[in-house]
Amino acid sequence: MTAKSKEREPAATLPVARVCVDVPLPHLDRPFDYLIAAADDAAAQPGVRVKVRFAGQMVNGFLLERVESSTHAKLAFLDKVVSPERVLDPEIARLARAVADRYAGNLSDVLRLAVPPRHARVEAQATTAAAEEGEPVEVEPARADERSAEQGSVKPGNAERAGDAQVGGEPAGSAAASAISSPVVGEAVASAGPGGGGAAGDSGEAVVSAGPGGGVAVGDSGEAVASADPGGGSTPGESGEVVASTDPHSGVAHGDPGGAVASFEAGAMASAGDGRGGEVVSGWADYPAGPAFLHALSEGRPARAVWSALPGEDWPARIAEAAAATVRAGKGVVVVVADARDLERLDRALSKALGDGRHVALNAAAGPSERYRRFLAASRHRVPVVVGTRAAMFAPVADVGLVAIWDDGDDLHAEPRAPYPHARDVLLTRAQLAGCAALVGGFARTGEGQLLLETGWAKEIVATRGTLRARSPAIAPTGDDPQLARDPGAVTARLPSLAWQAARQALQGGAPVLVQVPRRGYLPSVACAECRTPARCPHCAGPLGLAGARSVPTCHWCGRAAAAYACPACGGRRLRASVTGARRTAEELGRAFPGVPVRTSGRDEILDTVPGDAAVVVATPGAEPVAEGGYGAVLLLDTWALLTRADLRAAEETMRRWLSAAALARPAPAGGRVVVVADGSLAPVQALLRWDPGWFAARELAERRELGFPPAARMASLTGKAEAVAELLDATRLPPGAEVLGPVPASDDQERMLVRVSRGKAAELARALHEAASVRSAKKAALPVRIQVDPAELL
DNA sequence: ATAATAACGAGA
DNA sequence: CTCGTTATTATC
Repeated sequence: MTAKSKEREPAATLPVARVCVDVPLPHLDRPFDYLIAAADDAAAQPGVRVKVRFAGQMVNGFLLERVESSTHAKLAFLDKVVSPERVLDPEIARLARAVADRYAGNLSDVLRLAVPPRHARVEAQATTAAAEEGEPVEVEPARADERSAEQGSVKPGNAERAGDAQVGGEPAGSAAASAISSPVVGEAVASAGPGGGGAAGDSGEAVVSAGPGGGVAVGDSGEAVASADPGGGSTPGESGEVVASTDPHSGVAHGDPGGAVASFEAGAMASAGDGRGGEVVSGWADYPAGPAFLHALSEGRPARAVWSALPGEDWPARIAEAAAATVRAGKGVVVVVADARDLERLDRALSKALGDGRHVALNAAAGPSERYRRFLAASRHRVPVVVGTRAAMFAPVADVGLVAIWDDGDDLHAEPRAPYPHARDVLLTRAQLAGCAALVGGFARTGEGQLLLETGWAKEIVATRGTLRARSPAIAPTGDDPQLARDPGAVTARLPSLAWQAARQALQGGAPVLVQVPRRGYLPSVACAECRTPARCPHCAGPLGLAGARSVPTCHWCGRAAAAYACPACGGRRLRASVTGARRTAEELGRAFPGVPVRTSGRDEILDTVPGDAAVVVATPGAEPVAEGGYGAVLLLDTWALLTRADLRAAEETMRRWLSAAALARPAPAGGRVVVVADGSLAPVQALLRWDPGWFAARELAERRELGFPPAARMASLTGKAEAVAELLDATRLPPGAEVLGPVPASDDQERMLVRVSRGKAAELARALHEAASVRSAKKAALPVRIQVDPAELL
C-alpha cells in the first residue's frame, strides 16, 4: 500500500504506539515505543497484533496503547499491523501485567498464555459471519471445505457439540498435589491505589475493617492478614509493593470490604425479605447464603463466595444458574474447570440454562482453528459466557461480572508454562481488578479458599447441618489392618469386611459400586513406624525422604540430614517408607463379586458416566464416572498411600479425592454408603465422616501457618545448575526476613533452592527475583534458572 | 541479531 | 591526540 518506509508519515494523532514485544528476556519486559504510520492509523488500535523491528529482527508484539509522545529520542516505525483484530482486551492486558508481576514473570509470557495463536482464515471467516449478523450464524457455508478442520460447523456461540467432541481429550485424572498458590488479590489491589497503614495481625483474624484508604479492593486486607510474620506487627501488604512505583512506602491498600461482602449480605437480606425469587434461585436455595449470592449476581454486584457443594450436588447446574443470573445483569462470565470431563458437563448445563449460542467452551482439545474461532466469539463479545479449562482464565468477555472456578484444588489448574500461574489466583486477581463477583467452588475446600474466608475477602456458601444430613451418604471408616495389608495377594487384605458388606448390599440392590484406588507412582515418603505421623524436618519442617534402605532420612527441602529423628507425636525413632498399592484391584474385585460386571476408569480410559445397574466401577482419583442415580456404595481403598505422600498437600489432596468420590454416592436415606479404609481418628477421615471440608481446611491452614507453608507464607523455587542458581540468588535483593532453604538436588545435575517470605513480602520477593533475572539476562547469562512462585509441587 | 557506543591501543 | 579497531551494551 505505501511506498517506501522512508516516506512514511506519522499518524496525525497519538502517533506513538507502546508495544509489548514478544521476547522472553526479563530485562526487556517493558513497553517499547514505535511510531505509527499514517497509513496504519485506523488499524493500529490498542490490543492488535503488530510486527516491529526490534534489535535488528522482526518480532511480533501487541500494541498496548497509543500516546502522544515518547521519552525515547528516535523511534522506529511500526512495521505493520498484523490484523486489525483487537485480540488483547484492555482488561486482559491489565490482568496479564498483574499476573506477570505476581509470578516474577514477563508480560510477553503471560500474553502467550492469554491470547491464542492467530488463525487468519478463521479470522476472515468469522468476520464475514459477523458482518451478516442477525440470526444464529452458520459460519462455514461458503468455505465449509477447508476440511472444515472440525467435525461439523460450529456456530460461533455454540460450544455444545464441540464440547462433546472433546471429551476425554485431556487427562482427567490428577495425581500430584494441587498447586500451592494463594489469592493474589494483593497485587491486584496495586492499582487500587495507596492505602493506609499496615494491617495488623498475622494469624488470620480478618482485618476486614479496612482503613479509610479505601480502594476498591477488599482482598488486600487478606494479604496483609495472611502474612505469617511471627511478630505479627504491621506488614506492608503485597499491594503496597506493587504500588511502589507510585508510592513506595504506602502500606496495604486498604480495601473496601464492604464493597463485595456487605453488598452480598445486603442482597441476602433483600432476598430473604421478598422470600420468592425461587425461579431464579433454584438449587442454590439449599444453602442459606445461596439465594443472596445469586441475587447479588443478578444485580451485577461483586459478591464473592467460597462454596462447599453438598454431596450429590449437580454443580454444573448451580454454576450455570450463577452464570445465567450474571448474564441477566447484562454482564459477562468466565468459568474455569479442571478437565474436559467437567467442561463437558458444565457445557451441557449452560446450554440448558442459557439456550444455544450464549456461551463458548475453550479448551486445548478443540484444535488451533476452532480454538481461535471460539476465542474470537468471546473477544468480539458475541457471547457473554466463556467456560473452559485453565487457558480460559484469560478469556475476554464484555464487562465481566463473575469469575468462577470449580474444584480449585485440582492440580490441573496450575499452568505448567512460565510463569506458572494458577487459575484460581488469576481469576481472583481478575475479580479484584475488574471489581466483579467471584465463586470458588468444590466439594472440598483448599487452604487458599479457607484463607479467602478467614480474611473476609469472600463469604462462605455452605449448607446447614440438617441439609447435609439429608443429602450425605452414610460414611464409615474401617480400620486398615496392617497384618492383612502385608499380604497384597489376598482380596480380603484390601477389602475389609465392612467394605465388602457395603458393596455386596449395594450390588444386591441393583446399584453400582464405586471403588477408588490411588494411582501408583507417588513419591515415597517416610513416616513414623509407630504412629504413622509423617516425618518432617526438625529444621524447616519439610518432608523427610529416604534415599536408600539404610540411608539417613534427609529433608526434601533444605537437604539437611535428620540422623537423630524422633517422632514428635510418639517419640518413636523408627521410620517406614510408604508404598503405593498396586492396581490389580480391579481383577481382584472381579473375583470377589463373581457375576458382577467390573469396569475401570483411569488414566488410559476414562468413563464419564455409568448406568445405574449393579456393577463394580474401579476408578483412580479424578476419573470417577458419575453414576445414574448415584452409587449405592463408594469404597475408598489404599488410603495409606494417599495420606503419606511426600507432598505438602497430601492430606488436603486426599480429602479432595475422597469428597469428590463420596459425593457421587446416593444420600443415606436412599441407601448410599461410603466406606473409607482408614483409621477413623485421622483428621481427614474425621472430616469425611462429618462431611466438613471447612473444618478440615481451617485446620490445614492453621497448621500451615504454624509451619510457614503456603498459602500462609509465600515460597519461590529456583531450579537450575548450581552455579546459575547461586548467581541468581546472589543478584537478588531478598526482602528482609526471607529464608533461603536448600539446596536440594533436582533432576539431572540441577538443583533447587527455596525462598520463603511472609505474605506481606510476597510482591517484593517476586519483584526482586524478576529484577535479578533481568540482571542475569542482560549480561547474557547462559545457564537458565527456572523461577516458580508458589510452585505446584513442594517436596 | 545488529547497531550504537564505549574502550582501547598504535602511530602521529 | 586522533584514528581505527575491538569489546560492550542496549535493543524503541
